[in-house]
Amino acid sequence: MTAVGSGPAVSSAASDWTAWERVNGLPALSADVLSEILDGGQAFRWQRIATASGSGAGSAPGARGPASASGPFAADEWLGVWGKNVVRLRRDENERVEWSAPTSIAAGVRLPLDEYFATGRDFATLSDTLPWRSDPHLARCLIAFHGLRILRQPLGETLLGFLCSATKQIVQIKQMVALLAERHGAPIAMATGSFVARRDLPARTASAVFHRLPTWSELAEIPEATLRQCLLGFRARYISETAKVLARSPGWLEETESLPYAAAKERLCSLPGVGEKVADCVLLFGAGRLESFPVDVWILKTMARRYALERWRPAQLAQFGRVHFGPLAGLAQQYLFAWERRHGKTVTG
DNA sequence: TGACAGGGGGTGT
DNA sequence: ACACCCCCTGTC
Repeated sequence: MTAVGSGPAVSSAASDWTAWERVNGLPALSADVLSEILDGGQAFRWQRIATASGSGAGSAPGARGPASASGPFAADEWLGVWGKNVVRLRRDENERVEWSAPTSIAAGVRLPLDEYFATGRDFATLSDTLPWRSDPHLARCLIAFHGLRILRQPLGETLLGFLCSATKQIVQIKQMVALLAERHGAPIAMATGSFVARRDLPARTASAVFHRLPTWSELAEIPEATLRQCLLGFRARYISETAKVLARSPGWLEETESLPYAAAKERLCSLPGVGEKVADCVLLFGAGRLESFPVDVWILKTMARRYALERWRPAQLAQFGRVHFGPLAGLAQQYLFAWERRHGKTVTG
């Protein structure tokens, strides 16, 4: 197994990474909103990375030794992996998003990047169709998180991520997913980088191997007990059994993705470990179905507190959400969710 | 600095 | 309603 940060630094050349280039189709984004998009519970493979001081494009690596060991986090520099793609992101002086990728894979990243960020979708216009004119709370959410958007991730790995999510917070889900990739996913690319492996560890400049997540066929071959060692707990059984179902049904996910929302959701719910909440998250973040309205405990709290819907059951709230927020209920949900993450902790319920 | 509860973005029975 | 798992976080 190839361990991140181990072994000699094969190359410390800045040319490991392509020059920074703007992501066309993304609007100006505050650091907060970019953070909410990347690390707000839609995806689980983005991490803040530290930058070496004072260097330009493609420059994070280069400093030898411990120079960056205690370096500060760059407020909005991120490292992310999805599918076979590895990308760094940052914001320019105009708050526009720029990307850089390992040179070995950069040519293949451009199109997936557009799809992942759904750059063809104008979320400002979509957000404006939400019923904010008659909903003061939603209105202030739209202002506070202007630019928020829904990602379009690969369906299979979205499913895997949300099978890990039961009664877990984002940090813990990210840890499980990172272990699954590191231990069971094929290597994608190698590059030097200044990054943090974990929040509580200092940033290190090192040669790193990036791994994709294991495919469902690959997961089906891994004993449940081995999966469990990725800190999955009781979720290991869900993943193992779902993998067996998917491995013996080629095209199952693709067919599901092509179905109308209700039918797709019903199919997903037939998988072990997938209930309504997980199915809705998978369809929202992994299939672009903006009508999906996942009801979790945060939304339960939000609806109780901001909409005076105390003691409503999840199914009732799902119905309310579809009626009140309309065909983009999932987008509204993401705004509400972002608001509650920012303000909910300090307010007693 | 280290140990110790308590609780966690859900599903299945 | 409660078990399933066990890591993270806050607190002493």
